Amino acid sequence: MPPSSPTTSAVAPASAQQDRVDDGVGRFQQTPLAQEVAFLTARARVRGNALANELLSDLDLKVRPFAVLAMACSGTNPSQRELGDFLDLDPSQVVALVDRLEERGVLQREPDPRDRRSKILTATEAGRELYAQAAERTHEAEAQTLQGLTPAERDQLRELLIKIVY
Amino acid sequence: MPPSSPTTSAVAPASAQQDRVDDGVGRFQQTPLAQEVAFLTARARVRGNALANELLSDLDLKVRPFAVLAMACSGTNPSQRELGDFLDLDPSQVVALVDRLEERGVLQREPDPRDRRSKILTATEAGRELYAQAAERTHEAEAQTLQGLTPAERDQLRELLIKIVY
DNA sequence: TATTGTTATACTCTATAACTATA
DNA sequence: TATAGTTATAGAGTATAACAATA
Repeated sequence: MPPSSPTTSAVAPASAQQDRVDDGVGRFQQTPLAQEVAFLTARARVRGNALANELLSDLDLKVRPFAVLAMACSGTNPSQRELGDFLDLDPSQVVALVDRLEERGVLQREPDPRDRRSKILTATEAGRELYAQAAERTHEAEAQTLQGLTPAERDQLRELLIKIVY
Repeated sequence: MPPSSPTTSAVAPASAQQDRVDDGVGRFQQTPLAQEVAFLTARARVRGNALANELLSDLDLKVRPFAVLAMACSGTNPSQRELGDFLDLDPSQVVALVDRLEERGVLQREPDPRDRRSKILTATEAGRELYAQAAERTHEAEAQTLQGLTPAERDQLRELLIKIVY
């Protein structure tokens, strides 16, 4: 099956095609390291991150600010601390990320009436529009990353990852 | 099934137990972001990396130098460039990592007789001993990371990751 | 002319500690 | 006394460009 016709695709720059992954170092694939799940997830994450950043670049977004925006758009009204816990981000990193997104007008800090120390993150209308566009890109990135798997295998992978990660 | 008794365990410091992962932000698990494979692999990688680094710390190793050492011990005689390609490392990062490991006496740079520009990495006897100890730790880390999965599921996960990563 | 390894450099990401305002 | 957010700062990790030796 030729990997040339993306299915769920909305946007697909030519440069982002990763038809088959092979660095010419295939002789290393049988080493013990190359069989470790930790190594494989690290590699998947590097590849996936790079592709997603590339597809998000025309929106002036990267994966991390996208994740913050996504949480602000989720309807769960996270505080900055909750968001940091969930995304494995330092409180100071959260501040920097939220600063930039707030300046850009895509999200807001709102005081939590029940605890005035904490600030609730919510998206603006512009933020929801940006998120909609960005989510298209990340879904495209995921489709490309998982193109070697059947739909059933994709669900399997997702379920297995959810089990080890939560 | 209680997740309290590690099975394949060799070494298990009390501080490294991660019996159940829950940040108290479980209400975010139903958001779209939390279902993305890219997000899940990123999270798995952060968690796995932290645990592996912790278990390797008494050997004065971290995940990245461990990976370099593992390749030097693999019998595949990689050049620095090949190693960088395979491990997603910049040539300059490879230099820094190899420098430290060579000073430590666990690996060597040897000139490639067929191309005197490139340098082949091989482990010393001390390097192989260090690797043996370190591999115990990383296997323990993997066992803890995957403790929520059955053996069959672990193999499934590995096979799925291999498909998307190579 | 291109490539391997090296060096120097800058940039980004991440981690730490101290401060403020609230609790 | 403890916690949420902020600030400043430093450290680690990553990326870039230029160079020497070799192909």
